Amino acid sequence: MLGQIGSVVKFHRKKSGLTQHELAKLAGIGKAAVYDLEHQSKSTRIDTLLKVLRVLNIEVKLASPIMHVYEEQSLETSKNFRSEP
Amino acid sequence: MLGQIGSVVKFHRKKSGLTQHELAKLAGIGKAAVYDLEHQSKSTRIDTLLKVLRVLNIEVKLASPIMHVYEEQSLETSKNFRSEP
DNA sequence: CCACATTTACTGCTATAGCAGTAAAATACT
DNA sequence: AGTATTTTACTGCTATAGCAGTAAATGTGG
Repeated sequence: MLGQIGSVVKFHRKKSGLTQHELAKLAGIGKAAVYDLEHQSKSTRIDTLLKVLRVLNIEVKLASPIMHVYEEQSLETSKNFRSEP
Repeated sequence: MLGQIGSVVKFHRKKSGLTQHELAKLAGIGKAAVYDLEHQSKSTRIDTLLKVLRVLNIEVKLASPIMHVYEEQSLETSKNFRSEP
C-alpha cells in the first residue's frame, strides 16, 4: 500500500470522468496536490488524502487482530461519531 | 475516520506496551510525530502514518464499488508488488 | 497538418509536518 | 511523602506538502 495509492486514485478519478483540476475542486484542495498524490512525488497528508478518497467514494478501513476490542470500548465513551477529517 | 486514527494508534501502542518514544524508534520516526498523530495536533503524512501502522500490525484497506476492476487490471501489468512506502 | 482547447506536468513561494531538545506529568521506589 | 525515573507534552527550527501560476503535452475540429 501507498506505492499503490497514487494509481488507485488515478484509476478511480478516470472512471469518474474527472480531471485532476475537477477532483481537486470537489475535494477542496489544490490541483497540484492531486498531481503529487497520483505521482507520489510528495508524501501527501492524511487529511488531503481523505478529502480525495471521499470524493471518489473510496473507503479506508483499519484492521488488526485486536481492533474489535478497541471498537467495543470506544463505543462506551462515544456512541455515534462523525467521519470528518 | 482520521478523527479516530489518533486514538486507534494510542490504543494499539498501549496494548503493545510501547512508549511513544519506543514506537517512534521502531517506526523510524521522531517521537513528536507519534505525539502529534495521537493528538492530531498536526495532519500527519501518509508515509509517517504507514510506518507507525506497520509496527503496530494495523493493516490499511481501501474499498470501493469498483476496486476489483482496478485490482484485476493492475495484476496484468505488475504481477506481485512491494508494500513499502 | 495547424490552430485551439483541454488536460497534465512542473516551478517557486508559503504554510505546516517532522524533528531534537526541554519542561511537565505520571509512575516507581524506598 | 520525597525523589528518582520514566513517560508524555510542548517549543522553536528545518524540511517538505500544498498552492497558484505557467509550460508542456494531449486531444479535437477545420
